[in-house]
Order: sequence, then structure tokens, then C-alpha cells
Amino acid sequence: MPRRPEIEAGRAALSRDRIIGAAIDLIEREGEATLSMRRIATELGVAVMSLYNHVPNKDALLDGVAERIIGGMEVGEVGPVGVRGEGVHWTERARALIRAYRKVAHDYPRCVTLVLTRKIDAPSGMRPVEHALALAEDAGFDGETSVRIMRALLAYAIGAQMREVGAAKLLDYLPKAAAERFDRLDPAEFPHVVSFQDQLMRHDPETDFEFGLDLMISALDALPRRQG
Amino acid sequence: MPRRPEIEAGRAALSRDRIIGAAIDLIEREGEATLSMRRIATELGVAVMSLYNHVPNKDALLDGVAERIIGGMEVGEVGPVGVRGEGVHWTERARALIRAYRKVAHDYPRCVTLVLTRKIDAPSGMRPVEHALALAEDAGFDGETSVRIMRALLAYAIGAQMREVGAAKLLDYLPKAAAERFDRLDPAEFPHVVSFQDQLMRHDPETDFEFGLDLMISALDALPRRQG
DNA sequence: ACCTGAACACCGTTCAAGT
DNA sequence: ACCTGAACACCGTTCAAGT
Repeated sequence: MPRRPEIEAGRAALSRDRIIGAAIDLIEREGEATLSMRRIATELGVAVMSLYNHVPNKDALLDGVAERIIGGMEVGEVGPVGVRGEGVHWTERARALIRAYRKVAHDYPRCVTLVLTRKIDAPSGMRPVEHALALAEDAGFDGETSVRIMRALLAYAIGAQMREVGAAKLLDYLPKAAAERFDRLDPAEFPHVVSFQDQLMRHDPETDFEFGLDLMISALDALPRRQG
Repeated sequence: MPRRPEIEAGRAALSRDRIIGAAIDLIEREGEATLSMRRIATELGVAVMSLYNHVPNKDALLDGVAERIIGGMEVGEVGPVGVRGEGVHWTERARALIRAYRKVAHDYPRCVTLVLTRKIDAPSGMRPVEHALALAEDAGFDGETSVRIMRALLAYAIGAQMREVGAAKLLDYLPKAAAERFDRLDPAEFPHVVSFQDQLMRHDPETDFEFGLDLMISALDALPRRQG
């Protein structure tokens, strides 16, 4: 049995997985801006260069973070097996899929931008795509339309998160500062923004999200297709 | 008349505007990753620290970049002045607004992520919001619904760009590499992705974009409202 | 008011040396 | 196979000195 001083000391062995985990923790705790290889290393009680035995560079590490978070998405039931139309209705499956994106934003609020920004090379990144295609086809759409539907659904899912993050930054979580920003606006140039100020400042992501989701789903449901 | 050696030498005076312009050029030419204050300074033939006379720090400079690009958006006609319902139909104005986002992505492809990611403090960042609110209200929706519609429209506009950038990165612009990625997928786990491979690899952002846009608009048009 | 060089405290990563 | 310290080429930004 080989000597494993790091285990004797109660520390787990270094690994790609642990490094990615530490990166996620750090981002959630302190933000992406301050994440550095050196910071991760000290967090793991290890020399910086040890990280490079498990990860080729920082860029690949960030890809790994995105991959891990997307891979952990609970994308919902794969849907009816066997007879078409059996099981959960496709509109409900679409809702579940898009809500899974929302859950990511909820569970990893400070990682969302990173996740939605990075390319995801690994197969697990394709699971939401597969899921969307499956439900569109089950709904009776042909291949070409299914691909377009998948793209439109993902666009909304992604954009809703991004817009929300952006709005949150703007509203600053400081109502005072946000209100001042509105006061600086010229009412002649921004009549609607000014007069709808109250609604605009109300932060109700859940309802907003479901409103847009309903729009997408109802539009899809009204689309002509091979069978109902 | 004061001496202005920099003008005599044919160089324009340093200014916040020129610095932001140089930053945009650099990002479009070499990507956001390699953008640095030092690089911008040499590009402008000036010492690094001179930049700090016009811009407080790099973060503020990047905010300036986002602000300038969003501010330059041609958001379309403000719509019917005077009598409601006069002029361009609101669905057409909604299309024009969302297409303006697409134009940004077309004109500044390597800046889009930055623009969609940064908070935009300046009033000009509110112009698309004002525009969306105006057209929703003109369509006969109440204030609360107008705000929700604005949010849903912007979510789609943002998400469509982000998804497209992500897909472009994945498809790599190298069909060979993309095809190999598909081959690595387990057909049992990703049956639809594999069988729709041809459609998935076809890169037709314009049609995809319009498809999703039509979905949103038709759903909005079907919504109950005070008047048509 | 604007420009600047030197300096400081950070980065990511290469390399050679260890076990 | 994995870990590590020293070193290199970069960062952003502070400060004090210039005009």
C-alpha cells in the first residue's frame, strides 16, 4: 500500500473534480472577477502549479465549471416512452425544461453568466438540446421545425436569465440608488419608463419568467403540425 | 492660443470617447480576452497612465463600451404620435426593435457578450426599454402587462444573440470538428440530436431568429387587451 | 488640467527539480 | 505520476513628479 500523506492528513487527493468544485464555491462566495488559479490553490491547501497536473489551464477549468453545472441540470422526465402522446403533455415538458434553466440560476446565481457564456463541448451539454428536440418531435413537429423550436425555447431560457441578472445589477438591490437613477431620466424622452417606474422597480422574476414562458408555449401550441 | 503638441503632430487629443473607440476596435480585432489598458494605450500612442485622466478604471471603461454600443442602436421609429393606432403597426415596431439587437450583434460580433453582460447605467441604455413599453401600451395593454411584455421581448432578443454566439463557438466554424463532436455522442442517449445532425449543423441565424420572433409576436397578438 | 515613469501587488503559465 | 518553487511575461492601479 503506497504512502498517501495527503489522505493521512485528512485531505482528499487533488483531482479535476475537486478543483472545479473549489472554483464553483469561490465564484459563488466572492464572484468570478476575483477567481484566480492561485486563489483556488490556497483554498485547496496546495501549490498553484499542482492544479496544472489535473487541468491544462484556466480557460479549460472555466469550461469545466460550465460543463459541470449544465450537466447537473435536472432536465425532467425524458417523456413518453413507447406510445406517442402517452405520459406528460409536451407543453408541460417544455415548461419543465425551461424551468430547469431557472433552477440553475437560482442554485448558482454568480455562475450563470459564466455558464451561459462558455461553450460546452462535453456531451452532457447536449442534454437540454436532446430534451427539447424530443418534446418538439413528440408534439408532432417535423425535424426542421423541431430544431427551430428548440432554438427558440433555449433562446428564451437563456435570455430570461441574462436579462434578470442585468436588471438585478441595475436595480442594485438598493432601491434608493435605483430610484435616483429614474429621477435622472428626462420624462420627455422616457415617458413610459418614468410613468411605469413602480412596476419597473418591482422585482418579481418568477412571474415575469412564467409570463414569457406562457407566451412561447401558447405560440408553439398554435403552430400547425402533423398531429395533435 | 495654447500650444497643443499632440494636434500639431496630427494626433487628436486624448478623450474618453477616443479611448472607448480604441477599446471597441481592439475587441473586434483581437477579442475581449487580450484587451488591456496597456494595449489600448500603445494603440493610442500614449502612456498607460494617461488613460486614467479620462476613465476611472478598466471596469468603467468596459461599461462605457457597452453604453456606447447600446446607445448607438437604431431602435426604430418611436411610433405613432398623436392618434393611437396611427402609423406603423405595433407588431412591426416590435419586430424592428428586436431586429435592432440583431444588428448590434452583426456590427459588433465580438462585443455582444460584453454588451449583454454589463450593466448599463446611462439613460441611453433605457431607450430600448422605453421603446418596448411604448409599443406595448399603444397595442392596448395595461401598464403591468406592458412591463411584462417588454421583459419577455428583451429576454428573447438577448437570448437569441447569446445562443447564437454559443452555437457558433460550438460549431467552431469548422464543420469537420463539429461533425466529429456529433460522432462522439451516444445515439442511445441522444437519438434526436444524432438524427437531426444535418439541421443542427446548418447555421442559418436569420431564419432561426425570425422564427422565434414570429412566435413571440403572434403570442402577444393573441393576448387579450383593452383595445385592438 | 493633463501627462508620465517607476513601483507595487497581483496574474497565468513554463521550466527544471524533486518524490 | 504527481507535486513544487523559482522565474517570466504580463496585468491594473497608486503615487509622486513633471508641464
